[in-house]
Amino acid sequence: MRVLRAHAQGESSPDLTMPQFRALAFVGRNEGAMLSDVAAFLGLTPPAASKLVDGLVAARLLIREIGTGDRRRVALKLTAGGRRIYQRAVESAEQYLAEHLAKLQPDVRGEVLRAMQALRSIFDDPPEVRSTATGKKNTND
Amino acid sequence: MRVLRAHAQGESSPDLTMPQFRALAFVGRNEGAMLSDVAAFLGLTPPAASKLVDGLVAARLLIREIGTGDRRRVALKLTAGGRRIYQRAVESAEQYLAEHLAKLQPDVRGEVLRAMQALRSIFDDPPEVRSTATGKKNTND
DNA sequence: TATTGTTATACTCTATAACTATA
DNA sequence: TATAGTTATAGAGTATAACAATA
Repeated sequence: MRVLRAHAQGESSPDLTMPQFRALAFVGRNEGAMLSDVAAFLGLTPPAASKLVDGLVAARLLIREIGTGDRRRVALKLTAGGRRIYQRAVESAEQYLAEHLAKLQPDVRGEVLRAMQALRSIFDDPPEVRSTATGKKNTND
Repeated sequence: MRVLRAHAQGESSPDLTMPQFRALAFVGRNEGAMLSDVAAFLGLTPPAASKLVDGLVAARLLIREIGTGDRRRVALKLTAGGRRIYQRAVESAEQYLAEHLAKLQPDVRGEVLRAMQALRSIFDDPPEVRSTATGKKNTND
C-alpha cells in the first residue's frame, strides 16, 4: 500500500490531496453514498468529512444531492470531471500493479491471490455503504 | 493496513496523532536516523518533518542530537517514554495480528507468508535509512 | 427526542520560500 | 557552491462544541 500510494501521489491530478482523492475514490466506488458513509470509511468525524467534501464540490468533482426520501441525507455523486480523474487513477494503479505482478511466476501469483482472499476473510472487511441516501433505509440499520 | 490502522488509533496513547506515531515508529525501527530519513520515509518535505519532530521533542518522546562527524546532521533517538509508547504499540499490533491469523489453517498461514515475501521482492522495499547521522557516510551516498 | 449534516473555532499537518550553519 | 536543517507563512486536514433541519 505504501508503494502504491507513493505511485499514486506521483501520478494523480496536480491539485488533489490524498484525503480528497480517498473521498473521491470512495464515492467513485459507492455512487450516491451518504456523507456519514464517507466519514465512517475514512475514519473522520462528520464535520471533517463535510469540509473535505466542500473542497471537492468547490473543485467541481463532486455534487451534493438532497436525499429524495429522507431530506436530512446527502447523496454524493461524481461529476463528469470527477469520474474522469477517478477512472484515470484506477487505471494507473491497475497498470502499475499488473506490471509488477507480472514479474511473479503464475503459480506464485495464484498464491498471492489466495492469500489476499484469506486475509480479507479474517479481517472482516465491512460493507462500505449503509444506504444509498436516496430514500429508504437498508437492512443494516 | 486499514484495519490495523483503525485498531492502532483506538489503542494508541491518547494525545499522539497518526503522523506523530508514524515518525515515532520510524525512529523506533531506526535509532539515530537523520531528519531527512524521516522525511523521505514519510513522504514529507524536510520542513514538515522538522515540525513533526518538534512536537515529539516537545512531548519528550524524541531527542535531537547533533551528528558527531557532520555537524549539519541531526540524529533522532527515542527517550525512555518514547520507547515505552512505541513498544506498547508494536506489541498491541502484533497481538492483534496474531489473534486474527490464528483463525487460518497452518498451511494457509504459510501461504500468506510466502505471498508477503513475494510481494516484497517485486515492490522493491528500499532501505529506510541512508546513514546513522553519527558521522561517516555510508555507501549509498 | 433522535438523527443528519453544517457552521464556528482551534490546533495539527504539510507545502513553498527564504534563511542559517556546516561542509 | 552544495547539503542538512530550521524559520516564516499560508492553506488543507481534523477535532470538539454548538447549531439547524428533518424525522
